[in-house]
Formats: sequence, C-alpha cells, structure tokens
Amino acid sequence: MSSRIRVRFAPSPTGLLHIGGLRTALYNYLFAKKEGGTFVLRIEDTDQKRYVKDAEDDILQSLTWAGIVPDEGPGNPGEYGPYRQSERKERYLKYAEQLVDAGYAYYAFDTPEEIEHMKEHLRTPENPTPKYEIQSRMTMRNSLTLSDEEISRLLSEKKEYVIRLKIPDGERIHFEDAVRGPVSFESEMLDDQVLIKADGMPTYHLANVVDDHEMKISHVIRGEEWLSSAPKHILLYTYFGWDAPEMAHLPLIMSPSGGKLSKRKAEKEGIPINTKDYREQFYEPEALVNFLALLGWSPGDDRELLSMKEMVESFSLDRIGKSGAIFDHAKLLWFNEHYIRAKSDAELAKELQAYVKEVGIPHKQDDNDGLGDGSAEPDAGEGNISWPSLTEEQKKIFTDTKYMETVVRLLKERVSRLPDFLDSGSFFFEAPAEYDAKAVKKGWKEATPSLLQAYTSQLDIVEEEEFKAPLLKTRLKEVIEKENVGMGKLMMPVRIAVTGLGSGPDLFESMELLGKEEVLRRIHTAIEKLSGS
RNA sequence: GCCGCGUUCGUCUAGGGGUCUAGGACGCCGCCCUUUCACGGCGGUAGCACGGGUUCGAAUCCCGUACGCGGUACCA
Repeated sequence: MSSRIRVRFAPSPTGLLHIGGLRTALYNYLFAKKEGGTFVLRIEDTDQKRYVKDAEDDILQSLTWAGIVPDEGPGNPGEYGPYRQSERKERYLKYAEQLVDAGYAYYAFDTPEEIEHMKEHLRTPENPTPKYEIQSRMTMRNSLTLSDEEISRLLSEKKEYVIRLKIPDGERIHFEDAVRGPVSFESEMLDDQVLIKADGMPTYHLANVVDDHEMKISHVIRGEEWLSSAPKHILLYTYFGWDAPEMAHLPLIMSPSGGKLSKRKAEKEGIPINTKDYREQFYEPEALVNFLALLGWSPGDDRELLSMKEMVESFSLDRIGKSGAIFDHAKLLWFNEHYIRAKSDAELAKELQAYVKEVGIPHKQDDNDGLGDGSAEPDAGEGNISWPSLTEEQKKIFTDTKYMETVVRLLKERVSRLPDFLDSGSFFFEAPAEYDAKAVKKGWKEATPSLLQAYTSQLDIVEEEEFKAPLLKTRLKEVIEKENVGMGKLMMPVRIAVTGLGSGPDLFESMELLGKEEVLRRIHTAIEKLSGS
C-alpha cells in the first residue's frame, strides 16, 4: 500500500509555462517524492477564451526538461482521469446542482449588463468594487428572488444562467496553511462566486475543489495569489461534506523592481520568464531547478548546490518562506556556471553542437568588447546579434568533435551559459574580423610588427605536427630573450592577432588548436591591418 | 477603499527568548595564484523596517505604525 500523499500541479493552458509555475510544480514534486507520494499534472482548461493550443505541450516539455515528471497526467493517466478539466465537464454541473438542491448555491439569470448596472449603482469611493452578495443578490434575478414558476420557465427555455455560491452571512472561515499557519477570513468579504459559467463550464473554484476531491489530492500547494480564494474553497468542501486537503500557499516570485514577476515586467527587465526561454538558451536545467528551489525554500543548513535527489531528501513544507522572493538573474548564472563546469567536455561539446545545429552562430555586428567593464553586466551582449547560416568551413569545424571538445575544455571555466562558448570563443570558429580597441591601444606598439616577424619566422620552421603549445611557448620565450623584452610585449600582440581580443583562454593551447597555417595567416593579417593605421 | 499576507546584508536565506559583537551564498571591493583574462584560494563591505510593550534578557513573543505584496472577474 503506497502513501496517501497526492499532490497536483494544475496549470491552465493559457500560454507558455513560466518560471513561477515551474517552481510551483517543483515544490509539489519535491514534496511528493519526499513523502513517497504521487505527483499529478492536471490541465485546467476551463477558460475557453484564453485557451492556447500549444500550451499543454509546452508545459509537459518544460516539466520534462526540468526533470519534474508527473506520475499521472493527460499523457500517462492513472485511475483518476481524465486529467483535463474540459474532459470532465459533466461532473461539475452535477455537483453544482447538488449544491443548489442543498441550498448552498443558486441559479442567477442576470446579464453582464445587469450586473454591471448593479455594481455601478453601488459603487462609491469607499467601496470601489461592489460584490454580488448577501445584500445585492436580493435585488437581482436569481433563484432566490424569482418565483419557482419563473425559474423553471427560464431554465426550460434554455436561457443563459450561472450557478453562484451562496456565501453565508457572518461566518469566520478558518484554516491552517502549511506555510503560513492559521489564516482566517470574514465571509462578508467574499462574493457569491460563480461556480458554473454561462457557457456551462465550471470556474476554477468549483473545478478545482471537485477535482482535488475526486483525485484524492491530499495537499494543495500553489501560489500565494490563491490565498484569498482559499476560504471559498473551504466553504465548498464543507458544503459538499468533504475533507479539505492541506493547504500550502507559496510566496510569489517578485521582479527586481518589485511586484509579481509578470511576463510584461520580466521582459522589460531582461529576465527570461518562460521555461521555454531557458530551454532555448540552453541553460542547464539543474541550475534553474536548483535556483528556483532556493527561491523561497532552504534546506535548513548552508548547502546551496543541491541535486534533485538531495532536494527531495531535505524538502519539507515548513521550511518554505513566507515572503516574496526577488528573482536574481546573477545568482541563477552562478548556478548555471557551476553546473556547466560539472559537466564533462564531451558532454558539453555535444550540447554545443546541438545548439549550433539548432540556432546557428551569433555574429557580432559592432560594439564588440569582451573587455572593459563588460563583466559588470551579466546580460551584456544580447540584442546585437543575428543568426546567419553556417559556411561549409564552419560546418566542418562544428562537426569535428575532437576540436569542439578542446574548445570546451579551454573555455569551460569562463562561460556562464552554453551559448557563451560561441561568443567568447568566436575566434575558434572564424578569424577575428576586428580587433578589440582597448587591447590594441594597450598592447600594440611600434615595435610590435618586427617582434611578431621574429616570432613568425621561428614558427615558420616548425613542422605542422610539432605545432604544440609547449613548443610555441618555448619559441616565444626564445624570441623575447633575444630581443630583450618582457613576455607581455610579444604575447599580447600575438593574442590580439590570433583572437582579436585582449584576454582569453591559454594562448598557446588556442594556437595549437587553430593550427600552424591559420595562426600564421592571422598574425600576418594583423600586422597588415594594425600597422598601417 | 476593503480584506488577507508579509517585512533579517543590494539580493536569496540561516536563526523561533540568552550560545547573535546575527551565520552562509550571490553580487561588489581587495589580495594571492596566473607575465592575459577567467577559474580557484584568502580577506573585506553590508542587515534584524520603525515605535511601544512583555522579560533579568528580544532579531526571536505581543500591540501599533509604516512600507511592500496579493486578492477584490461568468481569468486562472
């Protein structure tokens, strides 16, 4: 006999899965796994107006990518299906009518205009949002005010109607929230929530309660935006005579500028909001998951880098924080760097190849710096790129696994995200088109060309097979000794010539990888281009 | 407006009456390593929102204020 713990992630397919949703799913998942329970995915597609066709696919793909795989869901039904609310439509009406019969709900025939008129009438500065409730409902056209004949006539004429919950008067509704402790609401503050909409579909509130009950959900773990409607749900459980599940309302993920991290806000602040964005930009899923887990939860000790397994082992609802957590992209990048470095060169090379195949290579137009104060901005570099197709030559390079693995090995310690390999290692894939102005100014002097000549004449006589890092270094040392200059005097110009940049991975290893012919060509090109001007 | 929830370094957090001159991490700064940069190592910067209580003692408990956030739909 397995555990009775059952949790669900119940997104509505109105768009791509955003990271807040992903975190909610994650917490549900961690709790389920920790308790040996079941993690259910339920699609809450009761709003036909906002339905987005591909959203469900995206949700599942994103969850899978993150390693948060549902035990039950539309794709892998358990014994409580179907798992899409649109496919469970009939049962909600039945339950709602049951409530009507018991006197806990009623039919309402008001048109939207009539409701708006009522609210308009009641609206004052002190009460900007009038409700459909104990007072106002008696002025409306519903089964509380209409005669029985009138009601059955309207019903039989198939007039549009909704079913509303009859909120009781003067009750205080208490419940215990697993993360917040005791919470209570005055019933006066609730309005007569619509349970069944005019189109026959249930609202979230009804569907949610019915499904959680029918699917034997033991713990409802969801975002704090639901806290205010929890009393309505509690009321529904009571009226149905069901035990309410445990509730846990998660703190919201906030934007750096304050407020809920909405799509709009995130975009404005340069934060990828959809899980799909992270997939497409090849973030390490472990990094996102680790980061998200710690945004509002902590294992109770000083560990920060946790595998899914470790998170499962340490997870508990009472270690979830109560206040909103600001999304810190810089910290996410730190996690990402960590997980990149934890991967093998072969693994990374493969991913990089996949990335290029899918996306292409970025071509920087201008404003190419890589030096200077760039390190201050974690997100620098985006915006000025285009994605042209690869040349034959580049295809050859990118399919050369050995080559790619070396690139990865040389660059791994200096990238934050997978695409950065292409950015900071662009010279591995094409000769520098321009030279970093700062570096040139600092390291390219009058005497440079002759020094470079001296070095290249040494390199000229190196056999191709001998063109290895240690030898290249030795040759360079010999030249500077002979010319009686410091190492930087030669190394910097060589770096500029070969990479176009003032800094980067080990120069000699980079040269070895590029090969004799290419290196010599680049040095000669640089002398031509930089010495004239 | 009303209702609800919250408030520890810039950010994520530990801490739940004495062990707190508040710990860790990211970021930032400095030093070391490296004749580049990065990684790494070491060090530093910075915080209990405010005001009242309770107590021998409060970041921790209570009240109030301020501020923030959420909700206030035939959206979820």
